[in-house]
Amino acid sequence: MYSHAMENYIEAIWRQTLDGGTATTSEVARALGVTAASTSYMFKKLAAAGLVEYKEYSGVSLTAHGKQFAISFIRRHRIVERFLVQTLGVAWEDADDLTHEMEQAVPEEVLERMHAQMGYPTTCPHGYPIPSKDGTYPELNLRPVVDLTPGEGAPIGQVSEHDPELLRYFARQGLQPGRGLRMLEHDAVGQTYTLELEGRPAPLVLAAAVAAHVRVHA
Amino acid sequence: MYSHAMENYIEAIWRQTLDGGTATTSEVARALGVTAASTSYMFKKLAAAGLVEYKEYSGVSLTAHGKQFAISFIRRHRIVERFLVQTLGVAWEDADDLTHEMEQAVPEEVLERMHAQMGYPTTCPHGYPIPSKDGTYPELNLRPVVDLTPGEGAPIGQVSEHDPELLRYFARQGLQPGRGLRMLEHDAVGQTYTLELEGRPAPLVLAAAVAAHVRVHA
DNA sequence: ATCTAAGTTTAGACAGAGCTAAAGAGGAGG
DNA sequence: CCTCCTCTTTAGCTCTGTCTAAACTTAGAT
Repeated sequence: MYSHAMENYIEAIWRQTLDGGTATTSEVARALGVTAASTSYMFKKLAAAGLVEYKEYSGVSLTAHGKQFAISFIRRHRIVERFLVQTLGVAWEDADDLTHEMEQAVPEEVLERMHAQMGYPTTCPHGYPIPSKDGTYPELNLRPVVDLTPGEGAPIGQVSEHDPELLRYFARQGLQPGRGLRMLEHDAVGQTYTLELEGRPAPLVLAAAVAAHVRVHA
Repeated sequence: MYSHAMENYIEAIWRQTLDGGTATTSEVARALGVTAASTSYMFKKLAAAGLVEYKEYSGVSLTAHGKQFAISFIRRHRIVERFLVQTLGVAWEDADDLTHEMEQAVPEEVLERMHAQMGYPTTCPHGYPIPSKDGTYPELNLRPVVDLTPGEGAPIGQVSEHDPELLRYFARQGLQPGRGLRMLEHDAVGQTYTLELEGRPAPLVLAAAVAAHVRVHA
């Protein structure tokens, strides 16, 4: 029905329009490592297939149909990713890339068995929700860690998943979903947050730009 | 380096030349569900890549190089197949097809982790050997079940893997690698073998044509 | 020894997805 | 209001892997 190439574009568009806007040709091209010309060509194909709304020179947004399609392989991605980490012991920070290599090929039956084998987890290893089979995308009740007031604590809910460098750093610090966290202080001038992290002897000082990639349960 | 299409052709050729001959255009075409013309075109490409010896109108055989290449994804196939059955509980008779759908995409690292997670098994679920990483294809010491003399017993070693119908039948009868087997009698005229099968109350009567797909440990 | 049928190869076309180069839109700064 | 730079699109090409139709081999049957 739809080609692998189309899947990749839809996934990239989905990622880029999470916060509601449109995805531009050049952004998507960069994300996929192709030229803007190729992306423009594909935008037309996707529009013809009814997966995106396309207005020349101003980018694309997913139609309801396109969103369903995207969610179906976000689900696939996150189940496989979790399986690689949880069952096969793949390193947290490498999981996204490895998953991306193999995900399109995993048959539905195998996917469901992976999910079942893990006891139907509801999030990927980085804390992002696994959509349900019927296409529902569960909204998690999370808030930025930087919103914690000093003294306030909460378990880590989610960390940004696409930068292996950053993930490696988080892993080294023990900053992973599920761990308890407490805000100690916020240095507005120095742009750092000092946090108490479960299982870690000394407090953790996080640059504001890095802390922005961490969310805690509300 | 080599495309997925080329992999598929090499795999089909490998299967068809196990017993030493050459693979013909039409056999390979049928196995892959493409036309003879496409296969002929691909034979030339494979020959140019040094993977096969190609003589027009008389088929192809794998070069040493081609054999190495084939073995590398026979390994891949069998590890994934075993993983699907053993760890994910996929039905024995469906494993070959499902594996074929996803195998090309499984990254080396994931493959090795699957293998490790199962404790480095040496055969696929149908009893075929898993080649080692260095490209060695272990020859198992097996013989056709039909060579057993009456009264003689041996554990099942391997059953033909490519016919889901037949596999379903074997599974229903409990005829799977590892099970103990004893030859009771051979009816040459009726073309049947009567076997005692471990875990099965009554003896099993197997048509000669079917028994030909079963091998036991020597 | 020849004919014919089956199997094989060639020729030519097409679809998918990418590229480069060139042309066209749009917006920021003069 | 115009200009220029950046971004986007179009045009035209390439490479894979497939197809159909036609031509050619090979070998078995007469």
